[in-house]
Amino acid sequence: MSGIPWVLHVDLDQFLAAVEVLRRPELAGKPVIVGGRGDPTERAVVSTASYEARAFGVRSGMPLRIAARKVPDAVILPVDREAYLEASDAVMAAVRAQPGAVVQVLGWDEAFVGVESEAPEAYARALQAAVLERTRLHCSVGIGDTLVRAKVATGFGKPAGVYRLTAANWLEVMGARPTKDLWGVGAKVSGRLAKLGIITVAQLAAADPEDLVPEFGPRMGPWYAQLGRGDGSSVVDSTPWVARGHSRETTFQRDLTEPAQVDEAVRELMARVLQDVAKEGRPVVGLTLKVRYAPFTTKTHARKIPETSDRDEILARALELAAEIEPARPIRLLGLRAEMAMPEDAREGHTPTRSGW
DNA sequence: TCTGGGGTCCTAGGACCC
DNA sequence: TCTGGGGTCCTAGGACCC
Repeated sequence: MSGIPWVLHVDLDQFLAAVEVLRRPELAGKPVIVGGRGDPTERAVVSTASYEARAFGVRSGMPLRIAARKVPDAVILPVDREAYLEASDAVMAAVRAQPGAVVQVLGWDEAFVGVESEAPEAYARALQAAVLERTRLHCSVGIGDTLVRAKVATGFGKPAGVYRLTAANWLEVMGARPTKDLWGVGAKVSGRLAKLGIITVAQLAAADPEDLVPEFGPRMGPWYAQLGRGDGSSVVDSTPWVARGHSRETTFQRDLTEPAQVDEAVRELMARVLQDVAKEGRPVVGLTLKVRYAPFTTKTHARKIPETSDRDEILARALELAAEIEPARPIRLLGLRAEMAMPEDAREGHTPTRSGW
């Protein structure tokens, strides 16, 4: 392969809903919502809605109950992780099979692809065709000269399209848009930027990085300024991902009020977390217990622990944390996270998600 | 019957050490 | 009796992404 280095960002269209439609073709063209256990009377949220459902205002993260109210005749399906993982593996295999492709998987339904090409649009179209042929799934592709520009470009390509965003057209396309449209700027940060008089991407791009330090700190301040310009890394890293930790959490359909219920829930969560940890084969070095009290205040209890793989030892530490829970307050959610020791060769030189941007 | 579940990384502030 | 200044580690809390 020869040519100019490009970053492509591949993103499956309405992934979960599309996988469901594939195995139930009669759902094609209908408003399909995937979330929770598929029961809109339960506490759960929308994972993915088909375009037909989105037309009614349904969005990811919306309570399932609200979504069902917006689209009374929607088909609501439970999340089936195994099925999506299988589909994802097939998609990524098709992507990796593209000539000269360096692939960095970001999630079930998206990946960066580094490639040298004289004709990136043609390459992107060929990639889409290969994914479609192999999986019957449609994807959109963003083309960029940095990771950030490629990622943002994908949004303009949806559905099933290709879009290119480089230093040459970044400000023209993104300049007038609100900062929240950037990857990594959410409601909170865009609000804090607005307090500094920065509303648009163009204004953020023009900001002096040092001026953002007092508000956002020495790393994030300059980082946001760079984000506004679309600048940053263009290195796609195919190094296999090394998980920092594993966590499990559950939202209780009815709030817990008895200490014995909490104790039982912690044991159950810990068992599930330790299954994942055991697969990694690395010892645990820290624990975090997250407690959401009804209705919505969250408290976390974190503890560094002496490195160990002993299940009883880890469980005992988790129960110590659980003892810090305030009694007499109804509990809606419990989460347990185990942080694992990093393998020696991954401690340095590995590109983590954020600094890799 | 408003608010999932799995991740990552950053920052502030206190404790502690020299 | 008064109390610097730099550095590191740890905990708690936030923010964001898919």
